[in-house]
Amino acid sequence: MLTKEELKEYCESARETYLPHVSIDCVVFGFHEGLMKVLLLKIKNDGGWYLPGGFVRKNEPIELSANRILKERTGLDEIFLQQFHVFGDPQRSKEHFDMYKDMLPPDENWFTNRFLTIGYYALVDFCDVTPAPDQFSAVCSWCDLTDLPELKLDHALILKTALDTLRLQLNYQPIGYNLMPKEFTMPELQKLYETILDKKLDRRNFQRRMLGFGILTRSEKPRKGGAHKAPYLYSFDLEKYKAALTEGFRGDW
Amino acid sequence: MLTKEELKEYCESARETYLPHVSIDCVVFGFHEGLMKVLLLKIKNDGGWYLPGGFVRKNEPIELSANRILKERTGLDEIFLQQFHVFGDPQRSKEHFDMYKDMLPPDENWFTNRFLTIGYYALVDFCDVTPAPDQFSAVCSWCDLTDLPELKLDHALILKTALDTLRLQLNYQPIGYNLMPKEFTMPELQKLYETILDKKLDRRNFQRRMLGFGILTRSEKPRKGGAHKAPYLYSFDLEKYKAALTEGFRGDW
DNA sequence: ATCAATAGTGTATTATTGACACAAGAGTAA
DNA sequence: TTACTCTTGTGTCAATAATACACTATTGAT
Repeated sequence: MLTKEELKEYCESARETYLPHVSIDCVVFGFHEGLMKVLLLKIKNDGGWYLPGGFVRKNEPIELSANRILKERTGLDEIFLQQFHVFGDPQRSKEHFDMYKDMLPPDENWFTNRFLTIGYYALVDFCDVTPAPDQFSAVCSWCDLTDLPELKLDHALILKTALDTLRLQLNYQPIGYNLMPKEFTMPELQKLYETILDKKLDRRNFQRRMLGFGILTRSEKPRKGGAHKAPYLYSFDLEKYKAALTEGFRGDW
Repeated sequence: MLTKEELKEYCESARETYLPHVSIDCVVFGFHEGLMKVLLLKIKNDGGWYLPGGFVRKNEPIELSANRILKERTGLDEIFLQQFHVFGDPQRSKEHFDMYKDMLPPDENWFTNRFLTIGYYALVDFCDVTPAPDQFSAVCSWCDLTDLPELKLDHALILKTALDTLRLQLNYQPIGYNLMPKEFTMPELQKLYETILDKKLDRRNFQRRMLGFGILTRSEKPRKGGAHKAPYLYSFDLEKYKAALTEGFRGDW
């Protein structure tokens, strides 16, 4: 929650800079140590958790807005970002509405406006990210998908919708390039799928199917150093991966 | 294209009624005599073709906006409507920009604003629709998907994106309830799929697969009257159809 | 009665999926 | 050094689903 001074200053600059009534919220998925992670912000003072979000500059393509917002939060450029839904319930920001309505008159008060929010989700390599709070946040950090704090506004809905979309996408598109390090083992990739889907998969069938997609390259050398049998390292064949992204796996019918 | 008086009047009421910077465009698919149809509007004077669209009232959920807009154009209520993408290029309305910019000063001129447009697509029973032009249109009519006029703004892109989405959806959801009359024959349904996909399908395999989905009920009586062997009539089992919509056909992985 | 057009139905072949078991490598502890 | 444990790599068989394909039945038109 902002102080009155912060609010006033922010509202003035926001009105000049951004399109009114439109926001962007990002669901940033990462994967680390076998757990699915989501990037969340904790706002100063009010203590609530939110998805990272922001606004669209008056003359900025919305894809760039989403990228800009995420770059500020993660340090990452050229993230895999996918628009998935617009949330347009007039009451969706009611909490903010009530929180700020007495601090500034309505026509100066950015936060008592109605906002449609465009949901984007991103898949990123956990290790590449340096979570950075924005000016209103005390904390920006990864949270386990299985152990989420309560989210403010409709952000729980946005997160759930993103996850559903991701799971659906698993059925007709390759996934993993953006979530895995450059090189990885088949069991590690399988773990990613199992985590997203929240279910166990058969090792052998997973490998057969995944290799069948023809988007993986097996490196000469297996991974060294770990205990147990050394697994092979794989990497995505970026050209074929992108082709698969465009065409999809199941050209059914 | 509007006259100056029309423009002025419209802009004043629009500013009071609607959220600025946000519009909705609808791609309404119908199916008739073996052809895929799309509902288009031809604007008075400028002669350009557009998708039916409109704006979001200041306190209206966007799903209702889309429904309202379509009801005005088609007479239909409770249409199957699906949000599929937001188009947010700042230059996407440049044609309108240029067309109207000299007629009113920018701060009064609704149409020189930037608009993000939310794309919805609808599937409707061709026969239920009574195309009705809006106040700016000379014509509202069905056009063959295979023989479209040139569309203004980015409406060709919006249409193509809708079609791609529809084709993708065919792979994991039932389709047809909203496009077919209550009762239909298997060859008619097949024709719908062939038209959407723009490819021939095998009669026997189509039927087996479609029946396998378990969402069709075969009526006792075959269709009478036509030449040739009388085909059976089918209808969708609405309950199972809706369940399939929610769960999807391929719970893969 | 024959023909032309369309609808209904089944089967054999092939490809894909799912279930399952054993062998190989690498560290660990005796 | 050897046996043990853990994990990875790989193959096969059975069930299921997808494909290709051909004949019979019904109806109106001649």
